Amino acid sequence: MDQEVFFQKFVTFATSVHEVTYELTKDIKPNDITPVQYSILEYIAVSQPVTLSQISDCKHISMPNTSRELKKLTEKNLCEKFDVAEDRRKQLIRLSEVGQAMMNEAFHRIGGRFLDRIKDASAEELEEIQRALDVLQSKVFYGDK
Amino acid sequence: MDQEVFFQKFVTFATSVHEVTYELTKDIKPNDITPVQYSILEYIAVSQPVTLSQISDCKHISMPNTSRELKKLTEKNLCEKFDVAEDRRKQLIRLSEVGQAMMNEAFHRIGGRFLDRIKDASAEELEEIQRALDVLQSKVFYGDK
DNA sequence: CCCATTAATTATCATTTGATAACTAAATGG
DNA sequence: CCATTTAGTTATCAAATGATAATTAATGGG
Repeated sequence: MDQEVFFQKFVTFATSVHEVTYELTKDIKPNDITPVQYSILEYIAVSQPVTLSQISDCKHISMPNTSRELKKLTEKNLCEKFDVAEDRRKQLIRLSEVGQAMMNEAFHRIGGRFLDRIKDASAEELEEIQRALDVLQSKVFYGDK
Repeated sequence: MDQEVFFQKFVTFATSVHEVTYELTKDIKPNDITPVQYSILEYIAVSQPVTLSQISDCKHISMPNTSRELKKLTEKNLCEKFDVAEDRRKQLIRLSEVGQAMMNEAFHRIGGRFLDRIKDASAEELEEIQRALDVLQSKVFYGDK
């Protein structure tokens, strides 16, 4: 198949993924935190404990801005900072109990929407979907560094 | 397989897709337009001609804000508005020649990065990738309305 | 023909986000 | 030890984005 067509297919696919993740996650975020703050919390939830630098790198937010947003999140008691014994410049960040509960709730609702989305798939189809996820993850959407 | 694990796999996958599209498109946008403006241009490029309402719906930007951004893009000569004979409230929007050239260039560069990303895949693997894209597109990342 | 709806515009305001400079403190490596 | 690098903070500013209200004009259904 033509490279042009292949690329076209990829673009359509990526657009669909973005749209579906938008649908799955819309109206999930509590009103008292901003979109960027919510995305930081999602990242912490999945990768905790993390350092400020990791958040900055992974979310593509500058250190000063990451520091600022994290300070707000800490003031809202959604996450906590812990000193690292080996390197006292660093801080490890975790969700607080409240923050964890909030994100559990959020993921639970998103998970429900996701299951609803695939509810019509048979067991064989689910197998097929999983293999497809593995293929694309390893051959197209891999991270290189 | 467990639903929890399945969902977990989905989350990881969606995250990878977002990260890879970020990598493919970073530093592509010209400096004289904002991120939102660029994303609007991408949408117009792929779907033209489109109405203002379509842009508003698909990009999840309110009508007033869509109108404002589109006005700026028109002033920069990147797109053009045409009246619709059948319904004089509507306007169809297309890229201007300059805008089209800009987006062609952008897509060309992104396409190059994409091809580089899959350059090590064999012909059979490319077939496999394509089938995987089709499977996921139809069974997971479909749009419903 | 009137009323409700749709499409788009303009103006305005608040908030969020991004960018930069200047700083402290700790580690690391010759 | 001293210089450099790393980790994070604070302050400040500008720009981008989001939200709302009020308006115009055209359409479409009873």
